[in-house]
Amino acid sequence: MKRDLIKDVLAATGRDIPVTVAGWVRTRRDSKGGFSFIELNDGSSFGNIQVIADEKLPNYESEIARLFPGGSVVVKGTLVASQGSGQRVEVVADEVRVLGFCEPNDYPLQKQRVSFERLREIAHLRPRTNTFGAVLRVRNALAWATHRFFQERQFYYVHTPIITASDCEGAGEMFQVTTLDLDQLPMRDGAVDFAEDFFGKPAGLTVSGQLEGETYACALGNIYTFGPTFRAENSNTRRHLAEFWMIEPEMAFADLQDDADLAEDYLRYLFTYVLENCVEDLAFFNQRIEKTLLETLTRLATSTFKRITYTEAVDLLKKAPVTFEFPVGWGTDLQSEHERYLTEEVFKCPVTVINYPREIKAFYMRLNDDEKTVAAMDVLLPQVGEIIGGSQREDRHDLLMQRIVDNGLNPEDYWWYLDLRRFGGVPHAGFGLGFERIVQFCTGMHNIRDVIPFPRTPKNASF
RNA sequence: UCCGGCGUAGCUCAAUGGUAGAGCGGGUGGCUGUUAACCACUAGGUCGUAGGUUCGAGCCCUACCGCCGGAGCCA
Repeated sequence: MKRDLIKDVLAATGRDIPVTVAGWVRTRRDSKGGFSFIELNDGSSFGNIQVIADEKLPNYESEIARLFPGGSVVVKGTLVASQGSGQRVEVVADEVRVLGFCEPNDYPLQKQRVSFERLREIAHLRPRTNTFGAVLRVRNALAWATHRFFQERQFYYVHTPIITASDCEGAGEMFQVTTLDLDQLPMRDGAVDFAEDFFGKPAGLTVSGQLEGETYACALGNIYTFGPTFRAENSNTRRHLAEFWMIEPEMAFADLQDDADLAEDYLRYLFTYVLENCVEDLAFFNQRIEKTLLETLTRLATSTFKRITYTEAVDLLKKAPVTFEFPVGWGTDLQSEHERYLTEEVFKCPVTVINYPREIKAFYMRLNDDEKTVAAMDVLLPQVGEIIGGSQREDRHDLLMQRIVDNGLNPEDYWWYLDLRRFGGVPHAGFGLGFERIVQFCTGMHNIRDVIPFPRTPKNASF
């Protein structure tokens, strides 16, 4: 069907021109002047087009008067300057063809406030609301901006595997993937015989593409992944999903400072991009969801993020004139309340914390010269918390081997990962960014379940 | 998984242990270039589930289910 996007119609400068728009009715108001106002939305923009449907239209009584929120129509008409005050233009209909009626008694989205909790139960209809339409458009813009950012900098997009049978990812609980009959498991010596399974050994859904990403960075220079990630943690918070999307760049010939620079450049790029390309949607979020959103994004788009070492962070927290629920001490991980204090109270901006104690970080992070800390970094955002976790990777074969052993891991499981250090190893670094968390931050949406179309969380995989 | 809160009309929420209510949405009528429209009338309920206490439970107790917030784990 040839149609005009409502976004383009609303922005059109011409008048008295023929247009065809198609979409879903948001609301209908009747005038006793002998016509109805129909507000139509097709998802192309936040705003609706107002359609004037005269009672002289042949299907006015039989169909147009029966249009309620949710009904779908195609309207052929003329774009004119609006006589009313709420909108610049409107469409005077020559024809309103109803594609699908929508019974108001059954349709859950009426002209009323519906809670986000309720909308999660009707996730197939919630994209028709103002909020979720805006979320999707911002999410789309952030995805597009991500590819643009890395492509402009000559990073290659690498597709790392979703299913992985390597036992060595180590980040969080894995979902198991199997074709075995769970009611009749093949047993051998008292244990499940995975030789019978599809891959001949236990397999799971990826919890990170990093290790595979490193192999491509150590051949092609700079790469990034952008794909689904799965964590079978029983996490019930507003910042966790069991299935989420993660962006993981990896740079060869790079150290931790390069890594932190990239992370900050990337975040600023995203903020700038949505500010320039999602004006209407962000204005809505700023008005209805988070009053400081535009001010915050605008400030951060050009700001330098605070960068401090873990040791400095601990000193700051020890001197803090507030009492924390959890004690602060060098050698323990920073608690949420500590991170929030740093970003929201001390610096009031994103904070990159670097050089954590080796004991609390992953085995693959590069040991610093002090031999007490590793070249790790976390980027913390106000409200959202940890959005990026990254590091310079341990590129010295013997030290990596030692770290693997010290962590109680089996070096044989990491033979190919160790090979990268045997054959022309180079310093390299990268990070992982939780895509939904950046969507949360850029929309001000409070719950991560409302920034992904169909959230998967413990006890919930509907739709 | 732990701590706290919540579950009542299609939706958002009220209701000292004593006859279940309002607003929005729907229907009918009125009014209007309207725009969260407005005014009047009207229909609409197994109070999350299962037990228990009580003369009597939406309200008190127990268990379970689900949702929300915080924590942990992390992105």
